[in-house]
Amino acid sequence: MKAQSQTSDVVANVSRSRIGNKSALRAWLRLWSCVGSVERVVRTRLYSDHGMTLPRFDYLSQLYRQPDRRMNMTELSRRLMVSGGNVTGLTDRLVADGLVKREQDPSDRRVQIIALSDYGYERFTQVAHEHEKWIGELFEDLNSDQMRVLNQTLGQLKTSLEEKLNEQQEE
Amino acid sequence: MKAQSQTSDVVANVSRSRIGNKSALRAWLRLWSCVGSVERVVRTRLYSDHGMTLPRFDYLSQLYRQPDRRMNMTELSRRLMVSGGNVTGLTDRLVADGLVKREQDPSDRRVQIIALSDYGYERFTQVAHEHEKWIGELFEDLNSDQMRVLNQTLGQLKTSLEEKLNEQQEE
DNA sequence: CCCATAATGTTTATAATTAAAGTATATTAC
DNA sequence: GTAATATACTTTAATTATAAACATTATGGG
Repeated sequence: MKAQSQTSDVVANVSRSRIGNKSALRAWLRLWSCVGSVERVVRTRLYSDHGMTLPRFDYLSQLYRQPDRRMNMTELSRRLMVSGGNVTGLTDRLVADGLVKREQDPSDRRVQIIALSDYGYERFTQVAHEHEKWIGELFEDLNSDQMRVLNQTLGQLKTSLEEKLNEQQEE
Repeated sequence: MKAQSQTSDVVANVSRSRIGNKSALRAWLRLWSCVGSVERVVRTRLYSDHGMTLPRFDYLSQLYRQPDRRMNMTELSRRLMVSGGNVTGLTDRLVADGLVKREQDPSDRRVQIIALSDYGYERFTQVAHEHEKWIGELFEDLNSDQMRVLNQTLGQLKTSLEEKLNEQQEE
C-alpha cells in the first residue's frame, strides 16, 4: 500500500513535470516575445523623440525612484540586472553628459554613490511622462480583469524568481 | 442630457486612462523584471555548463524550430527582434564555429539562407533539453491555473502587440 | 595587530547591439 | 526597356554587455 502510493506519486510527479515544463516553456517564450516587442517600441521612440537610449533610461529611472535620487554602483547593477563593468561604463558616459554625479561615501571609501543631477532629474521627468503613455497604449487591449490577474501572477512569479536567485547565490 | 452623458464619458475615459497607465506600467515593470531574472539564470548556466551565449542559443533555436532547419537573415532578424546588422555579426561567428552554414537562394541572389549544420543540430539538441528543464524549475511555483491564465493573457498581449507593431510599421 | 576573506568598483578583452549609410539585386510604374 | 523604388544584406562607428582579472578597502578571527 505504501509502496504503491509512492510509485503513483512518482509517476504523477514525472507526468506533471513534463507537462509543466512544456507549459512553462510556452509561458517563457511569450514573456520573452512581449518584452522584446515593448522594448523595441520604447527604444525606438526614446531615441527618435528624445535622443536617449534605453539602458540610460532604465539607469536614470532607478535613481529617480529613490527618495534621495541616489544609489551606489552595486545596487544599480543588481536592480538593472547587468554586470558591474557595464554600470561603470554607463556611469562614465552619463557623468560626461551631466545627467548624474559621482559622490563618495564618507563611511566606506570603496563605495561610489551616484546622484541624479538637477539636469538629469528635469530631463528624466519629461521623458518618463511620455514613456508611461507609450506603455499605457501598448497594453490598452487588455481589459481591467486581465490586467489585474496579470499583475497578480507576475507579482508572484517575480517574488518566486527573486527567492530562487537568492538561494542560488548562497550555494 | 446628451452633453452631460458625453462629459461623463470623457471624465470616465480620462480616469480610466490614468488608472490604466499606472496599472500597465506596473505590469510592464514586472514583465521586465521577470524576463531579466530568467535571462540572467539562463545566460549564466548556458555559459558555465555549455560555453554557449544566450544570443547564440536564441539564434539556433529559431533555426531548430523550422522543419528544414533553415531561415533567411531578414526572418531571423524579425523573429529575434534584433537589427539586421546584429544578425550579420552573429552569423559570421556561428559560421566560424561550424554551427550554421550560409547557402544561396537560387531564386533571389540577395537572399542568404542560413542552415543549421549537423554539428549545430547535435549541439543545440543537448543544450535545449537542459534549457527546458531550467525554465520548468524557474516557473514551478506557479500552479496550473496560474500558468493557464498567464499563457492566455500573454498570448493575447503578444497578438495585440504584434498588430500594433505592424500598424506602426505601415505608417 | 595581522592575516584571510569578503565586498566594491574598475579594467581588459571580446561579444552583442544599435542606427545609419552603403551595396547589390529585385520589382514596379510608366 | 528604363527609371524609381523597394528589399536583403553588409559595413561602420558608437554604445552596451559580459566574464574574468585586478586594485582597493573593509571585516572578522586568531
